[in-house]
Amino acid sequence: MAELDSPAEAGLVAEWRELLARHAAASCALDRELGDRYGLGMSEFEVLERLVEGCRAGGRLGLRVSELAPTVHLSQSALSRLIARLEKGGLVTRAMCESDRRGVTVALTEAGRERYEQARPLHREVLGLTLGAPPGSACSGSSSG
Amino acid sequence: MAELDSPAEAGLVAEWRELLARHAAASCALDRELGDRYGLGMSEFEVLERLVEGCRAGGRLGLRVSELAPTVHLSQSALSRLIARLEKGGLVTRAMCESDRRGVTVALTEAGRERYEQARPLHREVLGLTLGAPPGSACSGSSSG
DNA sequence: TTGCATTGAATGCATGTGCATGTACTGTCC
DNA sequence: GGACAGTACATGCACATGCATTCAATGCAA
Repeated sequence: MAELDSPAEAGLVAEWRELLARHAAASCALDRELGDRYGLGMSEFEVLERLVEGCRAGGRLGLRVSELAPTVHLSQSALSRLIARLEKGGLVTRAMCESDRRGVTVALTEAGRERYEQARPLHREVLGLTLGAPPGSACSGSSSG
Repeated sequence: MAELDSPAEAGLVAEWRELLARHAAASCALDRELGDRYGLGMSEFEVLERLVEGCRAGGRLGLRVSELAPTVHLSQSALSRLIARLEKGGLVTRAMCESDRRGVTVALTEAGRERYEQARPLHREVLGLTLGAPPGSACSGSSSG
């Protein structure tokens, strides 16, 4: 009955718990703040951001779903539905990819770009508060508004 | 139209993305491995672990739900249902708290303690692999079995 | 004691997620 | 050309989660 962790394991567990705490604090705050003020979830903001970056970097109008998938930590189905939500909200458009008609090209709309630009300062602010702050104030508790 | 982040913001974003990647890799691997082999989710394992630690530290038989809540990053309702699942699986018992009959005391059963002890090495192993490994292999991709 | 605000936990409901599968398309081999 | 495996994305389904609410019990005040 091995009841105790080795020092290495204990350090690993400590690291993991801090990671969990930071993730919970930040993601929960982001979801709440971005959701309240801009109607965006954390992952939705991430997708908008990857679209902005991808288009800026490549000078392209849109990205393939399969290009977005590795950058956001979602299953393929969750990403598909997330994009559907964004499209329903008028923030992105989906179009059949010309070169491979199985694929879908996702492009920001003007409204999507604006929403992203509006939300970005708050996103950065929340990150600054939650990543800088000591862990402990997780999701269940109320954080600063 | 502030299109670019300051260096401080860029660092914050980079830190956040790495945290997201590590969290996704580890939590997804834990869910899969613990789920496949022991029928436990990541949070369920965490709750069992807090029960083991809490009982060992305080020499007590069980913990209050309200004591567990701050340690796992779940809402009160999610924790309530998680405990219900554990109880249904025979891993914990719920009993009315004597001193405050609003409260519920959650105690490990023998089966719960055994399941935890069985699962712990795998938990530590997965942490070692995912926290040590370079980020990039997130949930959607398949990790080592 | 009664009355009332507060707390601890459970539940109704809406939603986001992953797995498995379905559908459409591509590329290859014959 | 036709058959078939593989890829890209969407969808059915089950389930875990959070918010709001509900129910029970406590503490306090009159």
